[in-house]
Amino acid sequence: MTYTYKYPHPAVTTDIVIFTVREGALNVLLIKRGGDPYVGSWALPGGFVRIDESLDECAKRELAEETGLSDVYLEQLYSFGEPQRDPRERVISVAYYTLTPSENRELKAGTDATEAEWHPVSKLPALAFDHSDIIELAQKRLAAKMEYSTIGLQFMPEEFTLSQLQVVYEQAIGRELDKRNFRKWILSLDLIEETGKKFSKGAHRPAMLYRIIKPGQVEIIR
Amino acid sequence: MTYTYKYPHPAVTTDIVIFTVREGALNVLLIKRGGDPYVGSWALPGGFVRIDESLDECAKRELAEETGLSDVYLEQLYSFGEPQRDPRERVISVAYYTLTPSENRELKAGTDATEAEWHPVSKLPALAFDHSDIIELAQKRLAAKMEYSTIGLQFMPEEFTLSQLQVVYEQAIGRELDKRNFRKWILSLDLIEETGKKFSKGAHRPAMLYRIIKPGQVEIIR
DNA sequence: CCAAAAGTGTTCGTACTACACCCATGC
DNA sequence: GCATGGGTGTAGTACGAACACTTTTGG
Repeated sequence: MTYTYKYPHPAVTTDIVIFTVREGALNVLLIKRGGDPYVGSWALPGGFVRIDESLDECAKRELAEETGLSDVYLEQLYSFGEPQRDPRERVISVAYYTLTPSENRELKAGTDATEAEWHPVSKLPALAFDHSDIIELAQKRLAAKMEYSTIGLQFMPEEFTLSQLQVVYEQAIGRELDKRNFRKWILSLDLIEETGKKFSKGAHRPAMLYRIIKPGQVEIIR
Repeated sequence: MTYTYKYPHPAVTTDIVIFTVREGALNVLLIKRGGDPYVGSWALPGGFVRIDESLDECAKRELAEETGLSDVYLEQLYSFGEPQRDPRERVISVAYYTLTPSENRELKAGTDATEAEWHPVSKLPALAFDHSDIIELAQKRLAAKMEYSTIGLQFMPEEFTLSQLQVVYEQAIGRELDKRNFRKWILSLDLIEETGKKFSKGAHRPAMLYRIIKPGQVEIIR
């Protein structure tokens, strides 16, 4: 079965930058390519848009297929369309990005991926295609959005401490924050509340656990 | 000559939202469609991406072909890919937006356009495809960007008065501004300077003319 | 009792807001 | 001289930035 057109058509893919904060650093999920081109290179998860699915649906589907993630915050980032960005044929990629909590996320290799692994954005391996550019832009967008929206909460698990949340903010915006100012600010937004529980870890005062009041929402603040 | 692929490929277009402020209102440039589908409807300028040009190049080329505009600020907005958004075939559109000075812009109808006209965004006609959605999103993006970048200067001709600039800001962000505060703010940015000339119009004190110090640049402020 | 992270208030500066009157011109 | 838009300053407020010590726990 083949498909014929009067004019040349590009192929269209979605690629997804999946961020998490783990071991105190911002990480992205990469898969080791199992097929040509760039066999064995690290690349972003993603794949071709089916003829009857929307771009958002494609990104969601690829995300689920290649990593098992679903029901996450997903946002379109930018479209990349340099003519030679894929050696096979003209491929235009609509990039998305998403955030996920760091805790024990199960990584599974899908059909196109031989391996999936978290990589700190500070030391990425050589990447296939223009995926370095995509990650760089995603990181900028993330940093900007952390400053004026509640997107940062998407990184958090059900219950978390303010210190953990602060680390997430610091990693995502790439700058240290004052503890007292951060706590005053985040609490003044009325987006999180105490669970009443405490979290003990190590030889020091246990931390209060918080939860997100309206999970799944990303609001513009400021 | 035909082009055959193993899997179905979507067509890819760019569509361009061209903003200006004229007669004290934010306008977009629309063309009357000369071909199927939606013959006779108003639509955004744009067209198919050639197989060997980048998305940016395509947007620039279509802009020049259909309106004669070149050397303008042009920024990618979003990609629209609902499967049924074009009745002909699956078409994914990468939308761009741009700003142009209001003054006596020559409008020319190109190959695909029978007519090109400015329309106030406050009363748009029914539009082809999902172009209303595209304009709505562009307007939101523009308003947001006016607040934290110098994009607004892209609307201005070589020389302009502060009152004209204020009207542009008010129209683009959709809200009235205090004259004294606006002038203090815009002058504190050191982006514009007096030309020394004055502009007389009507029975009142003539206004000082200003020019942009570094034309063509869009900076992040705040 | 020591080490380690949790938790907590105040001061200062800056940047935005609100607001009303005189100026220069054409007719 | 009057109508019209151009041009100017000050006071109050709110928000972000800087900054150090006490508390609670485990070992």
